[in-house]
Amino acid sequence: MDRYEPLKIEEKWQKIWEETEAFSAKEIDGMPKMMLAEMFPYPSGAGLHVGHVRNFTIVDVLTRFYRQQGLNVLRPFGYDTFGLPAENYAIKTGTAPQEITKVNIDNFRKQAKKLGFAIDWSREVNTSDPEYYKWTQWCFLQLYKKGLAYQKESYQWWCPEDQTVLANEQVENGKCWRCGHEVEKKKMKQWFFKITEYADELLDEIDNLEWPEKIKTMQKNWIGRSAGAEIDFKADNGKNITVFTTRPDTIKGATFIVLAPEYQGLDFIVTDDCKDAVMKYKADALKKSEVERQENKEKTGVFTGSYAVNPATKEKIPIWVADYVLAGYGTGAIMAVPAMDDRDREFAEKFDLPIVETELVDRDLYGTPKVTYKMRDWLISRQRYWGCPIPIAYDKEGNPHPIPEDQLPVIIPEVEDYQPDNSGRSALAKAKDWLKVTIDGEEMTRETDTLDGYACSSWYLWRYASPHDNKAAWDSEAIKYWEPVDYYVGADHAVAHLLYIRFWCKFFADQGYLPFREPIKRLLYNGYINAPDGKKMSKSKGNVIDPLDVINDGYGADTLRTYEMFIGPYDMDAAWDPRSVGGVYRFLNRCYNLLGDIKEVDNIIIRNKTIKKVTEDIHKYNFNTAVAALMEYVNELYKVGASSEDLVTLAKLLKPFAPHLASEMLEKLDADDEWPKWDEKYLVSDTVTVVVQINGKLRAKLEVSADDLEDEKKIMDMVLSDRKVQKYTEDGIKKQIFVKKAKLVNLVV
RNA sequence: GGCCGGAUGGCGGAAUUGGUAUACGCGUUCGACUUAAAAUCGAAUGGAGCAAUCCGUACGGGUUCAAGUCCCGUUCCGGCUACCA
Repeated sequence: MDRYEPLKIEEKWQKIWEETEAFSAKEIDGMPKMMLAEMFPYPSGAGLHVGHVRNFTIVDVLTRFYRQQGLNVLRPFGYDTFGLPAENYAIKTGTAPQEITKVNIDNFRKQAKKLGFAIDWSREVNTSDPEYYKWTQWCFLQLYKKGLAYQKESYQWWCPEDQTVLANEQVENGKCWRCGHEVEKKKMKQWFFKITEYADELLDEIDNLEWPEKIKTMQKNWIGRSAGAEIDFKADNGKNITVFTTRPDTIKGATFIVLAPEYQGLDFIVTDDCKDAVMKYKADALKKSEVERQENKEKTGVFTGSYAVNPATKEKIPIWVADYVLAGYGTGAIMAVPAMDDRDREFAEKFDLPIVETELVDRDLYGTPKVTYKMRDWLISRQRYWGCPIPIAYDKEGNPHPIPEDQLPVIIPEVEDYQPDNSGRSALAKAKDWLKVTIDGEEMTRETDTLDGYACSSWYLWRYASPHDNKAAWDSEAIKYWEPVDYYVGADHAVAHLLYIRFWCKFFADQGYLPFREPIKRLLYNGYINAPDGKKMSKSKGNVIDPLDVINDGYGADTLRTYEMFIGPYDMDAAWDPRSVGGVYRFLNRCYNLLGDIKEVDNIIIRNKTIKKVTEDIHKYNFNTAVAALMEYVNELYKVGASSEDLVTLAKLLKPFAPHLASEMLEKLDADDEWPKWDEKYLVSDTVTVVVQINGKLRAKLEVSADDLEDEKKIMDMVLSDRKVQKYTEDGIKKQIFVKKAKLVNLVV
């Protein structure tokens, strides 16, 4: 018998899978389908890391598991290629992003193939391929036609380092998510998607999804729906101030009003006496960076000099301005109820404003019911070169016009210099010829903003259904067969991407393009893999484990895959342990070596037990304990010997984790890979162990026949006549408990 | 500050959902094979104790015949969120 040589075996099977196009999927009428995908990667120059491997292997285990069960399985793959790293690289080196992207994709593909993933390679999708982004632009135009893509002048987060606008979720602690530079507010005309139109549906349908509760909660909080009321307060000068509150029932305790510094109409409220102070406060507030606002929570504010009437108490209450009230939420004005609200109380105490205990009134008495959301519309324009061009052009008056669909794609022009200028325009503005476009005989100028990368990834799962379709973004028949996606696996984008794709799904369903309203049935959110020291892997710390090194060191892809499934619960972070990798390698080695010594033995009980355990564990995504069960099985086979049926079963169960080794074993055993079934009748053994506890502590174990378990009296007789048990029960027994299900007797003495 | 997770041997982690705590792997120790080492195979391995036994799932209480699991309180660690009225 030859020895286990993973690299040799893996090369052999990868070649076979490639040549036979083993994983290409086709729609087959009447055959149950299963579609799985990972969140497609950004192909960085560094290649695959161990986190990708964990993510992709989870998908692969499920893919192969369901294939072996006879389902028609689609497992595609793609690349999320627009983005800043490629553009920054271009700025630095002058290399076109198109070129470096191609190099990186080729590298990623090569590496993914070395891992033996059951991918349908004919369905690769790449967001920066004009054949792809043509349809991203088409999607934009559909949203534009329905008024859900619109322009608005507003203050936006601006990163002075990357020279681009950022979306709310791309600002972390007041800093740019990519370069860490402090962001500032800049007033610009920007494109938005009207995601708020779907706020209610996005929220209400969350509970129907088989997604981790954590993610569902985060999305709910992000949408942030609160039901309350708008209430009008009449000011001295006759002006109305409408406040939003979730507690209209506490209105009798409202002892002052607070306006946001940016409140529209503030000028009309402020008295002449207070004008200077208020204007100075407002100017200071606008200057304050977000970091300062977050770090300093000490309440500040100024009195406007005006009063308004509380409609419930008819009392005159002062109107203040303070930056703890946000202009962008509700009406930018609140009624302060310091007796009920901690922030209002803090403010009242600091500025010596009255705090009045309040009795509650009927919620609808003084206001009109109103629902507000924390979620804002999705800012999608980016002043970057390496993104999908927004298919819009402007006429001489500056009015936007959609590029006609038959002129798509709007291709990214080649430029000499990728550096954006500080006018807030991308390097696209430098492509003078490209800028000119004729629509309906009229000369126009193209939009130079590109789309947020999240727009490109908001529909790629549908492209997988018909990736080469040149008549439509997706084929309606293909998508009806394959989608929605059954399993989507990732470790990031809890809110952004996973909310945007739901939004687009609902929109395109409304336009009749999709036959479902939720794109992802089940979501698995896997944990990160950290360095052996428990810290995040990073190049600068020099603690990065390269998965390709693990393979090439001689362990092979099967060990790497199986180890990453064995490392711990898939949804928890885990630390890499190089020695445990060796343990998994030993296990696979032991599997292979069993082939050399096939015996005439009957292990039907443990075999059935293992089939059941592995099958159920995979259904529950307990991949780590599934591998442990296989290890136990192998340990047992080493003790008692393995029949060829044992080895066939072992190889079939092992295949989702270690497909090359399992394929090799099955070939040598001349067997197919059909997923084995267990029979419950082999799981009930003739004898069972009855545990005897005295006062809840384990004191004895009795072997009894399984039939006796039905006869409580017989069991108790056996227990009570046991010599060891009698030692504890000399002073009599107060209570006897027999638990058949647990095969357990507890005696209270 | 708010919400959500965690805390189990020397280490990573199991535990049928209230019923034999520590499966599986790593590490360690011993043995077999070998001239030797590696590899491989086998055995042992929570702590204390000669023992019978006692103590053990972050800490303090509670419920129960029985608690890692349920309840109350505390500490520490991680994630998200951050003045959202």
